[in-house]
Amino acid sequence: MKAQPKHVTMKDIADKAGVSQTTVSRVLSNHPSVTPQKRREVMLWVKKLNFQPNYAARVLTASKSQLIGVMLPDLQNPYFTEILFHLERICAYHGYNILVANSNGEQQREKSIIRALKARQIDGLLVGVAHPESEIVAALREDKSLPKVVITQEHEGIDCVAVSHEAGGKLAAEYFLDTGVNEFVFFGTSYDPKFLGYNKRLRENGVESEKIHVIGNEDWFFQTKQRAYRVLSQYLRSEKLEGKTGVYCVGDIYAVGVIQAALDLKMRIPEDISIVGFDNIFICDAVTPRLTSISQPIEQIAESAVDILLRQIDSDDEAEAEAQHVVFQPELIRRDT
Amino acid sequence: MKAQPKHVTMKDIADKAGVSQTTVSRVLSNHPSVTPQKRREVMLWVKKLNFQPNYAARVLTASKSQLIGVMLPDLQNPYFTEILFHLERICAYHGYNILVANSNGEQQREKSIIRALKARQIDGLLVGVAHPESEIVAALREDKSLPKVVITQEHEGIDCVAVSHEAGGKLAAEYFLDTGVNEFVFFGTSYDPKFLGYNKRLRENGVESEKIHVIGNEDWFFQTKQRAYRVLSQYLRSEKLEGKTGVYCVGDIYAVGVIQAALDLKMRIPEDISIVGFDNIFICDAVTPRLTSISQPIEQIAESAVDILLRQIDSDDEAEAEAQHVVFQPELIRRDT
DNA sequence: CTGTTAGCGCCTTCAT
DNA sequence: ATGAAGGCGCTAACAG
Repeated sequence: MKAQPKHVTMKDIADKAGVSQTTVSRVLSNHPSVTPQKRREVMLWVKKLNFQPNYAARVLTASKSQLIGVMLPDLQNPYFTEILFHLERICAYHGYNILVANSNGEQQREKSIIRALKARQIDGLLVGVAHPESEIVAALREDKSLPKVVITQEHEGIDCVAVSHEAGGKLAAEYFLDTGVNEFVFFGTSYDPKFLGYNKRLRENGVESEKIHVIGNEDWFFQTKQRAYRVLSQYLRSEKLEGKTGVYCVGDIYAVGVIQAALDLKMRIPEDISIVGFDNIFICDAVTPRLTSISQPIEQIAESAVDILLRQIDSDDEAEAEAQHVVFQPELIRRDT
Repeated sequence: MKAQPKHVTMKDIADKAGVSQTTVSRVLSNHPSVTPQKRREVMLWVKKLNFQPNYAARVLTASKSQLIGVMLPDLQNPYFTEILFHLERICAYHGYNILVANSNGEQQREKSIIRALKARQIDGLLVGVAHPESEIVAALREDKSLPKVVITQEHEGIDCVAVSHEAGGKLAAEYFLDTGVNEFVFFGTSYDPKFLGYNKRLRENGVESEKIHVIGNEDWFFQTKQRAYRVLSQYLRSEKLEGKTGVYCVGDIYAVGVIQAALDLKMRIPEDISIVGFDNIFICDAVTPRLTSISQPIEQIAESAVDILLRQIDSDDEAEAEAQHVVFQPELIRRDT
């Protein structure tokens, strides 16, 4: 049994090719000043020995890792995995690899993940923040040395790209108002901008606050839709709601649970109960009845986020520019609920 | 404007604490022989300067990166993202970060991804192979220096963990046989073990081969379900199938497209057409009618895969042990289709 | 155009 | 128990 195959290094191929290790380095980084002659010789051995540069070493000297950290709050939610899909694709296109971590919405984990990613020398970070008031945002804001972009939510003083949650809320409100809803339920937390816009528009249109209900709390996030199902069916059974009720949800997956709950309660959709989701993920038209939802231009968000991040990475830090906010306008995709 | 904050190094804290850098290293790696006195002093500065070890350097010397590469064929398929969710969770638990890449089912990409990941000094690789006969598998098999586990498919001579696709095919066949299906469609490719088991069991039960149809080709993989929808509606319209037809699909997402196609064609489910998916992902009971599917113990697969991988990593390579195959038995989850 | 010389930040003998 | 020295593989001046 021969010893460990060991990693082939530049020195090895330098020896074989009869040149200095520096020359090898030059060839590999496409430095112009190298004789075509030697260049060929070097490449020959590179192929022959199947040389692969050791990134760890490269990172150490160049202090540039070509690594981007991606921290998401809920890898079980298709919304985030759709984003992840695009982020990976775009980063790969630009020659970056991604380190992905799931914070699971826990602030403690968010912190430790960021520590770890920084230790890995990531060139930049893409973060999907969980809670609107997560203190991780403050920490990131202070950390001038790390290029970063927050996706999916807007936060002061930090670059971010997202859809306007507030505008989304308004769309939901208008939809319900248009379709004769009488009781307005929001499935989420009361401090969520998705609710704020909703509530505002509703109140502007004379809806009394007793008709606006928020059912939800932190627990809901990152729970399967089973939970949404349970919470809602219980709610619908216990409360006495008059007339047509509208349920607007923070995310499509929860809305799916709501649909099932309504169906099981023998309510007619959308005659008795109207449902609006958020994100407009593929599941919307996989379910029956097809879910009406507020769309987010996921691909554009991903593109824009990577774009801004790379710009930050390439700039000479010093900039200290204004935080950049890219906000897309959501759209209501009317389906059958 | 002060200069770059620069990365705090062990040397920095060594200076501050008045000890050698070696001692700092010892403290951080919990080496026993260090005076509690000095240890405390060092830790003090570690906190104070918010020191974070530079992984690149650590990797360079220790040639151990605590990085695991995860290459998946289709990040748009919830099946793979569910696996990813678990893989991330388990790896994180063991102190590993993951580098994820989407091969998109393209062999060319598979190769370049693996090159890149190896250059990053990953300690191990978890691969979801796309095509059963991908040549990447052969390449991996030869590469003794990289610990690796193939998930989701079985391959000779290489560690892997998966559900038995063939057994799954048999379950589908039996289900159709039980429920009076007369025409047996498989939505996938004919060399897929998922089909092989299906076909075998069908033939064993006297089904004539003219009654067994394979519709599909490579194109299907990694296409949205819209494609499945189109292909199937066209097929159902053009072919004249007698009696109840059963459609068994390689994956649940395609099955969802099939359901919609059937519905749009005014076929009754499951009276006229019966549908069976594969993977049993969450979407199965989100759709109406709820999709009957063949389950894969995703979480167990992930656990088992990481487990085996870590074992490989920790072993002294020399082993050269038999390839280890962990094969779970699938189960038919009967729902409404 | 090419080779030599220093490190990058950390870990690991080897002395002390 | 501690420190000094060497090296991991590569890049980046600096000389020729």
